[in-house]
Order: sequence, then C-alpha cells, then structure tokens
Amino acid sequence: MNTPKDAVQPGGEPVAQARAFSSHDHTLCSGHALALAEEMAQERNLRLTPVRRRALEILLEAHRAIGAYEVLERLSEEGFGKQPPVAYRALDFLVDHGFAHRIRRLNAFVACGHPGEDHAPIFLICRDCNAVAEAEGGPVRNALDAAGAAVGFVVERASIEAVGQCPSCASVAA
Amino acid sequence: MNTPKDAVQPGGEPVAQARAFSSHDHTLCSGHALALAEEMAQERNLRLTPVRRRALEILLEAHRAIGAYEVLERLSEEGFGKQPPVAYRALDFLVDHGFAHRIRRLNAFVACGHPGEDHAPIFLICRDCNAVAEAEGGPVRNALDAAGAAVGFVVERASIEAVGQCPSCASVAA
DNA sequence: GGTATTCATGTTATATTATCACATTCCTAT
DNA sequence: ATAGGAATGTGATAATATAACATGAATACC
Repeated sequence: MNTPKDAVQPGGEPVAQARAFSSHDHTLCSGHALALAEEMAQERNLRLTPVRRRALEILLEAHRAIGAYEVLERLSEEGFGKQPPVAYRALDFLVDHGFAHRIRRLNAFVACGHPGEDHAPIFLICRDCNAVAEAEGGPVRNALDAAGAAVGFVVERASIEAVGQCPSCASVAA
Repeated sequence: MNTPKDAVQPGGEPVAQARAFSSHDHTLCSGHALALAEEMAQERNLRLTPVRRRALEILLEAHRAIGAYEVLERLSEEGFGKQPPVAYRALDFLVDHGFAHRIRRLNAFVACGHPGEDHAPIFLICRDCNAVAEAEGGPVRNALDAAGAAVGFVVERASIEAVGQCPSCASVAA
C-alpha cells in the first residue's frame, strides 16, 4: 500500500494551513474522527462503505478543504473507481449525513469538525492561506432564521461563509 | 431590435417567481434601478459601458437569479461578444461594484435590490420555486463578525445564503 | 437457504461553469 | 497626437458536476 498521507501537493499554489485558526481541534484528527464516524454510522444505520470511509479519511488527512477531483484522484489511486461520480457520490453521502461540509465558495469539501453533534457551522476562509475554519454559528443561524421569518421564509439549510484574514496571516502581514 | 424582455424560458424547469417574497421591491424595477445605477457610476467614476449596462438590464428584467451563460446568450443575441468572458467580465464588474450579487449556491447572479446603499445582504432561496429574495442581513452579519472575532478572524466579505420555503410555496403546500 | 428488492458502485458520455492567453479597439490624460 | 491603460473580443481549454445505464453487493422477507 502506498502512503497517501505523505503525498506532496501537486501545484505550487499557496496551500492552506493544516490546522484551524487559534486552536487545533483534535476531534478532526484522522483516527479519532474516523472511529467516531464509524460509531455514528452504526447508531444511525448508515452504511459507511469502503469508498465513503476512505473519502472521509482523505478529507481528514488533508485537514483542509479539497475539491472533488482531488479526492477522486486519491480514491482511484487506491483501486476505487476513476470517474467523477465515484467521488461526488461519496462526498454527497458524507455531506448529507453530516460527516463533511461543502464549501461553496471554494467548490470544495471539508471534514466536519463536530460530527454527530447537531450544530450550525459557519466557515471562515482565509484569503491569504486559504485555510478554512469551521466555527460555531448558533447565533448567526438564529439571526438568519429571524431575518427569514420576518418575510415569512422558513430557513431549512444555510451556507454561511466568510472570507477574510486569519490570525496568523494577519500577524505575518503586520 | 428584438424583444428579449418577452423571451420565453427555454426549459420546462420550475421557474422562479418574478418577484421577491411578500412585497415587490420596485427599486429593482428595470427603468428606475438602471437610472440609479447610471447615477452611481457617474458619481464614482465607474464606466458603465454598453455590455455592462445591458448585462445589468438583463438581470433586472429577469428579476431572478440567472446564470452567466444565460446572460451571455442574451448579450450575444444583441450583438455583443459570444464568448464566456464577455458575460463573466460584465458580471464581475457588476458584482465588484455592488450592482449585482453572486448566488454561489445557484452559480447565478441577481441584480442588487439596494444599489448604492451600503448593506449586508443575505439571500433566501426557495427550494420549490427557486425564487431568490435579498433580505437585510445587518444583524446576521454582526453575529458573523463576532463569531470571527472570537477566533481572531477578520471578516471582509461574506456569503450568507439560506435555502428553505418561501411564503407562497408554503401556502400552496398546505 | 432462496429470491426479490433496494442500495451501492462502476462506466461512458456529456453538461455546466469558469478561466487563460492574446489581439484589437477604445478611452483618457497628457 | 499619442502613450498608457482599460475594455472588448476571440479561440482554446480548464474545472466542476450530472445523466444514464449496467453490474454487483447487502438486506429483508418468506
């Protein structure tokens, strides 16, 4: 077996920091999070099949937001299918069941930092290093629900994504 | 000259309602909004060239979120360029200067309902009719800024998009 | 255990969205 | 008038995503 964990990045583009701003949420770390996901799947009677499981691992190992085609590349290297639907289906499953999130602004996916917990995530995207942090968005979501209610709109799902500067890039810039 | 205003929709897909939920914001209505945009452009020394102006008109007339290629089709019918960059450049200009917004969830663009005013829009997208309403998101944005600040992140721009059910679809469903 | 049903995977093909690179034209400011 | 920058146009291609259908695996039911 190869060691995709150590694979280098292809391009020379700025690469996102490996960890979220401020503190590193170890929930995300591959082993633990994966075990957690297994448990959850069991409880909820979800089928965390090999492709799905591996797709989640890939997101966890990357520890940043990555595109479907990048996930696909890794999956296919490991003997899974080579065609886009393979990746999209696995990722859709993960997103649908709260194991991962889709970052629309980046056309990318990121492992969920709090799988299982019922939460209202918001995403903070650094314009410099491209890191994506998942933050607690309860209050934001409440405000959004209220804004919707004010015009008779019932919010079911939301994507709340902010672009700005993360602390470490801000300090470098200064 | 042809009458693109009356052009029928191509597909048979559900088409978004022509107006925002609850009340129809006439600021959006083509003539007035366009005049307003002209004024603004003058004040700010922006070049609202023919393609850009027409692209804005197209968004205003559509009165819903439409994709870049749909805008392009209309532009090209009217003698502007036929290649994607023509539409993307015009739309980017409009978005950059606050004449329009990009709805990431739909890969689409919509005319701004409050051009010129400094505002924090949020978008309410009906899952049934696909209508997009631009709502006031001041409080939501404040909550988002606060959430960012809590982890040292400075929010510069945000996309806040909610998917749910609009009042009229809710009443039809009931 | 057998079998019907559903769900999951894989494939080919194609649709949709977006950008690159470069030539030309137009505006504006000297 | 003319140099510089901005805007437009083109062809080409990249990047993202879905459709449609065949095969195979898990599950449920008897």
